[in-house]
Amino acid sequence: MITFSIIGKTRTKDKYRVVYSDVQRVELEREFHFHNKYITIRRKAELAIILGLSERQIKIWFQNRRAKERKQLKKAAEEKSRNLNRPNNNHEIPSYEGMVNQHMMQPNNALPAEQLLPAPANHPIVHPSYSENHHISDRLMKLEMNDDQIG
DNA sequence: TTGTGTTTTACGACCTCC
DNA sequence: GGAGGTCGTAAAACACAA
Repeated sequence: MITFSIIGKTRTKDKYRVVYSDVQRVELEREFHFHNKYITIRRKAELAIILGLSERQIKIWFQNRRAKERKQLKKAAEEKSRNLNRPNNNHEIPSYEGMVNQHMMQPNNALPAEQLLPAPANHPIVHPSYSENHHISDRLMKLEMNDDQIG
């Protein structure tokens, strides 16, 4: 295996960083928005199994996701203060990303139905079509099917 | 096609909490 | 002392204008 080092770090060249699949990303986003921005040890272990990632990857994803949110909030606050200083600008225009996020978070909008994992049953805005109880094995089966489709 | 800016994984340093 | 937090950053992946 080819390796290289950068200032004391050694990583494998063929895996400097992996790109997570849409299913993995959507499920992580769902967890972040619907449950908690701070994942529990138990849920981290579950997600790791469900998504085929390591617990470390889940942990780091949540760290990065919180960092992203802080960055977005900071940017939004800066823009808002800029707008306040501008005369005759009282209308808030929703950002494109905000609209996309809103769309994505609608239970049936994120991905085609066959790629979707079930939303948590206790989620307050869960769509009726998600009310069935799915088992982890079902999720794993769907993920495996998806992997087969990908490659 | 390519140059450039942005986003996404992954890590190290450092800090806090139990 | 270990686990997990933020912060800053590297580098791959991606988006997109020119």
